[in-house]
Amino acid sequence: MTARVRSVPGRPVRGSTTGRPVMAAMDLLGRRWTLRVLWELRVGPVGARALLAACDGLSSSVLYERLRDLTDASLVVQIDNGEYDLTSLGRELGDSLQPLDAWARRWSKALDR
Amino acid sequence: MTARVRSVPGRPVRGSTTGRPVMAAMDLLGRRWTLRVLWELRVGPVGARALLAACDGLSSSVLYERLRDLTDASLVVQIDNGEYDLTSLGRELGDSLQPLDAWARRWSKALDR
DNA sequence: GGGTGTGTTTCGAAATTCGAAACACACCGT
DNA sequence: ACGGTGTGTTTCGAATTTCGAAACACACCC
Repeated sequence: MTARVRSVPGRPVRGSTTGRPVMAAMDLLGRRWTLRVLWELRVGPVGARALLAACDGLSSSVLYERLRDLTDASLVVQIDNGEYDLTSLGRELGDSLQPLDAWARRWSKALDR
Repeated sequence: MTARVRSVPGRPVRGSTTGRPVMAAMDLLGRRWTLRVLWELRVGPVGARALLAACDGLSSSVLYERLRDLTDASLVVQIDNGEYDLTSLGRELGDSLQPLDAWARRWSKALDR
């Protein structure tokens, strides 16, 4: 087993010894499925099994690793009924990722289909 | 060797059989260092070795894989002198990633350090 | 030629991710 | 009490991705 690396700003992060906040963010979001899980949570609290169903190809082992990552980063919390929900910080991140959707549409159109 | 998976909208993508543009984007950006390389390219054309220097911990093999990914996606081009540059599409993506920087600062502050 | 500066590829080792199975614990109807 | 079903969760070997260092290829210049 390998020690899990916490991605939080302020301390050295994979790929940046400076710990610049945006570097920590990119380290976190650059792990597979992180972006997608965040995206799926924007609609409101979602259960783990529902997340698995929504993300075709995501394995449970990785999902729980990501949920831990995001929880460590204070972006996600598990609520009383067991479902996962964004914190206000996590919701802000989701919002700042919003432009990505519009861009992706332009991208798709530009690639001509 | 394994066939490289192109991440472009319109055709099925890892994690989404629908090929929704934003899913393709998240598949692409969810690969390690993709986000970071894009980020470093925002300042203007950068050479491969400079990218390696800027991204501490990035290995050349992965860098060139990412540059191919981004080139396939029409987000990056290699210019005459060998350096890499964002296409207009890539620049738009960089712009839509802009809010991430501001968010990361708030995140850092909220985590109190 | 011999240096130095590029971009680039190779390949074995290490780390991450997959995938399926199983575990634990509720709840519900009989 | 007993299944059955629905959760969240862990385990672990296999497959894939990433690392890391070395080398290659090709310029340019002294």
